[in-house]
Amino acid sequence: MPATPWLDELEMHAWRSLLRAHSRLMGRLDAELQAAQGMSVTDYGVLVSLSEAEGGRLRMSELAGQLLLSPSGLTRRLDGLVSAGLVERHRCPTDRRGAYAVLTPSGRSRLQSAAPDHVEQVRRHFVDRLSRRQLAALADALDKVCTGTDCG
Amino acid sequence: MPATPWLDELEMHAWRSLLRAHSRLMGRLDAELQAAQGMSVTDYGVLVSLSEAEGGRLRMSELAGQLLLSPSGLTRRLDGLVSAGLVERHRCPTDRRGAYAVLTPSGRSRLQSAAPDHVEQVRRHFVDRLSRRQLAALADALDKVCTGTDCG
DNA sequence: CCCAGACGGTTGCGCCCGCAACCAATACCT
DNA sequence: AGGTATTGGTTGCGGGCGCAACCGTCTGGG
Repeated sequence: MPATPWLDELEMHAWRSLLRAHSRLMGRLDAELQAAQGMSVTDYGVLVSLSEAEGGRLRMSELAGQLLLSPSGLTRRLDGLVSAGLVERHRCPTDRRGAYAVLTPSGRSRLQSAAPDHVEQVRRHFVDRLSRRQLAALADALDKVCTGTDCG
Repeated sequence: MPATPWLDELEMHAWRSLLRAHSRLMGRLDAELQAAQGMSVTDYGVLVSLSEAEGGRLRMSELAGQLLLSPSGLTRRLDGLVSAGLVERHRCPTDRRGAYAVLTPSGRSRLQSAAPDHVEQVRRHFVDRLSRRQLAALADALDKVCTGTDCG
């Protein structure tokens, strides 16, 4: 260990701001979406990923990857959505191990009713507080943080 | 609801990058600090906050605030650190409801042994991937996200 | 002085999530 | 073809965390 230098003021500030911003944002978004729509942000994310996919269906592993969720986490999450009738599981015909998560019509309409609320919340707490330039800088910096190890 | 416009490419990118970066960072830091020091990032945070405080001691509520943790979350977390001998609870003499979390000598040395690892990990995964200018821009943008509601 | 209300911290409970182990099915290798 | 390794997904388990309810203590109004 070649004596890694301590973090200076700026570095520490950036790091702590990231932690704090994430914590606040997620807390608020979760609470508000729960209040307005009775849905968690993660559940919302599942519906969004499916709705963006070809045919409203995605393999479990693919979906887990997009949602930054472990396989087991996704399994449980889908259980809830399935029992709520928003998503169905379909066995993959060409590989009988695999399963598709499929958005139901009910799930799609549920998403359409929740989306405006969520978008408004993201705008209010995040997007609208920053200039276009800042958004671009933020995205650029945060992407750099991910590249190089395994991100896609 | 005055028809909030959908997020465009840039806005969506920034938002998703934030979620992804945080997820990756926390995952890696937690795993690496656990492997190297057998300590969670949250526990590390407790020790840091205490070590930075006057006399190595802080009121529970103050500590919870700094760590972005609920009161109950902090209570449990402290239980672990207390039983590991790294922190002690002291009743506040002037207000017998209150309690101080106090860093023990053992806790301080534990922190000193863990700090280089943690700092190195934060450097490797975050700080060293960004220029000074990017760090400043990041901190500035993320702080704007927090101001206005209740942040300090 | 006493009681209602606020406050600091802890406990009961339930949710979410990741890891390791597991099962079924497929791919590879000879 | 046959046995082994690998893959896709699910389950057992445990940890972390927040919310609501609670307890002891302090405070303010009558």
